[in-house]
Amino acid sequence: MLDDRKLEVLCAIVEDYVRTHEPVGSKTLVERHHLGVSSATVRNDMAALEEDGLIAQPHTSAGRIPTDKGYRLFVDNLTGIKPLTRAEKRAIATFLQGAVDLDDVIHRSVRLLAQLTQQVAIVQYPTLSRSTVRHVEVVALTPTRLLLVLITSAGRVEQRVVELPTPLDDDVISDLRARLNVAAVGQRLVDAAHRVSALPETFRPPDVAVIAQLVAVFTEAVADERTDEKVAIGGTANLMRFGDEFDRSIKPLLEALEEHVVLLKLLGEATSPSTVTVRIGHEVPHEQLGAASIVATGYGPGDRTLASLAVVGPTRMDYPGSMAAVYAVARYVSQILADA
Amino acid sequence: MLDDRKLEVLCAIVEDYVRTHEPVGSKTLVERHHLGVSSATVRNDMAALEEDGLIAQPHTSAGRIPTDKGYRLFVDNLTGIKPLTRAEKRAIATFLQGAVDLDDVIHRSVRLLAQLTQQVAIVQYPTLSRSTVRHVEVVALTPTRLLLVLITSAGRVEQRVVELPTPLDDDVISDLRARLNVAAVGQRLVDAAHRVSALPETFRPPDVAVIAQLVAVFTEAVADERTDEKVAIGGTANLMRFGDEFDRSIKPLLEALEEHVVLLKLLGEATSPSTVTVRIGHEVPHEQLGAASIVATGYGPGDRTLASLAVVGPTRMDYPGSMAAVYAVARYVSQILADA
DNA sequence: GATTGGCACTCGATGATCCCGAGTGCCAGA
DNA sequence: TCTGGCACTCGGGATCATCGAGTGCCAATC
Repeated sequence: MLDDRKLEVLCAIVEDYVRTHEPVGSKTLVERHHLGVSSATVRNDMAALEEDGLIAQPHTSAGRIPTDKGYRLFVDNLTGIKPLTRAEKRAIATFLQGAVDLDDVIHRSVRLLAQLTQQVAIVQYPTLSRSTVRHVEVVALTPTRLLLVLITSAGRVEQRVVELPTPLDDDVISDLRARLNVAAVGQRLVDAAHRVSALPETFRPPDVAVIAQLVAVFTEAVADERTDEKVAIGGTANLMRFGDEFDRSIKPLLEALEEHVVLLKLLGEATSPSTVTVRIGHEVPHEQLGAASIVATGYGPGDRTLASLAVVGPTRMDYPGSMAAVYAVARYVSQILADA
Repeated sequence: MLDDRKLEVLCAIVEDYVRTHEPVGSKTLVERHHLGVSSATVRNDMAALEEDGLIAQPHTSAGRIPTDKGYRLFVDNLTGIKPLTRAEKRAIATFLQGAVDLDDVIHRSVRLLAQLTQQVAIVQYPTLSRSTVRHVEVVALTPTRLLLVLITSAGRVEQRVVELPTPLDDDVISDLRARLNVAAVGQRLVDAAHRVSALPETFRPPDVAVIAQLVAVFTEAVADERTDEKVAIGGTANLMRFGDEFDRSIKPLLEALEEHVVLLKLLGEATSPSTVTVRIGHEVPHEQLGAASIVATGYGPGDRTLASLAVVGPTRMDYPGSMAAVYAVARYVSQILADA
């Protein structure tokens, strides 16, 4: 059923349509791509491809455009990830080099990815739940007010202000700080929360209640889903390029982009490192993004996956290019995290 | 020259045009607003207003639209800031209530402001240069690798990893930490940097060079403009509502929004708290934002101004509403910062 | 059997034309 | 100073004809 040549025709259609964004007809197709056959043959193939639901025509007597299913086949047929040019690699390296901060790394990555792909980029912060504790700090702001600071291995910093019913002595605080660190440092956050929750009992009676409260804040912060996952978005300006035509599908998309919660679900599933996940059109598990595709992958130091990053765009996007960019940026970010 | 009624006509034109977004003619004007005069009279007034450059007609035989100068006069003639409804106030309060973090406060504020005004919102993080040091922390990641954490009074956290040529003893680090805090806590950041730079000399010779390097990182981080100023943006989805018509002016605007540097200049000037600054069209000091207006104000605990927040939109925006929202959100954020 | 050239047909896009009506300026009269 | 009336303008929408890229199908050919 699916000839080698039919596949070739499909790919040609996808490429042309992605580039020109106009339905592509049999004649222009044989002109641009040197398939060694005539337009009539291509027409026959097109009819077959349409039969299989891989392409469609918006109106009778117009050219064909790929369907979601067509894009899917096209993507599945890509052999590996297209390597970036040397210039692109250098661009990535220099762009990410000066990063000074985890925040800085994330934001630079987002902008870089947006610029490389000319689409909307999303980078998730390293999830707390998959990180380990690097350091815990307790700072007395006032006698009854403590600042609890948690630094993860990936460099994320979480802080909470805790109001105490009664003041704590400075040496109790020092003691607490030391024990918190002993209990938590190096542990995954869930384990740390568990071990920390046993701490209050080891203090003298009058302080137990106060410290229990403080510890509760700690475990709560760790367990909270909303703080667990956090994303940065960039390149929304690139959505403008599809102005008129995507008018109705672009607005909900942008709105969805601001509803970070939605994104996290999308990213949450694409977590394998060194594998790039592509979701096309209706495959995206969100009804409002029907005309959008997502190219995502995981990143993290070594082979562990801490979080995901992705590119979102219209179904008619440059899949090979986006996949290459996503993959490359993920690798660089992973390396930076491994170094830091 | 500028009759009371002419002013009234101008305001009516502005209001109508902002609402309908269509050039408004004399007839429809007298229908909607019950000015006690006929359309012919309004026509005469309109001619005068056009003479003064306050309104213009896009084409002959079309209605009038306000010019930048017209909007300016309209805004200058507003008496005070329109108070928000009780429901809006409650919405603000509940929206910002659960904030747990400075980051959280900023992001919630941006989204809130965007939602209230249906425009693009920008909130600047409390500038480092105007903050004081709350706490300095030094964490040894490895023997030759320190993490320097700086927490400001407003809750901003800056961190830097420092590579050391030679390791430092734990007690030297403790000593350093203590002295850093003594020298810096409570100081404005510039002063802190100054005082901290005198520290290395007080250590024993072998450590002086190492500590000098560490201190250099500290002062550098404080002095760096890029880390000094930081902004969050939200509501870009709202730009879509002006799709076709603002097509050419909307794209550069969105791009400018991602070039944070530009924004900081815009915000940098609107720093008086309790005063709302409005920049209309060409008044905006950036050539690419010719068709945009900015409504900005400062915020900060008490009467000190730590940073700015603003709303950006097309010149034909709801100035009274935006001003009210900006003002209200700034007040709430200020209060939260004062509490924290 | 696959491929090709030819042909009639479809239908969206483009351009020309016309018409309408909201809006204007101006002027004479109240 | 305001108002009613009137002639004039001109952009937007509707209508219609044309054009051409594209299709499906069929008979002829390799």
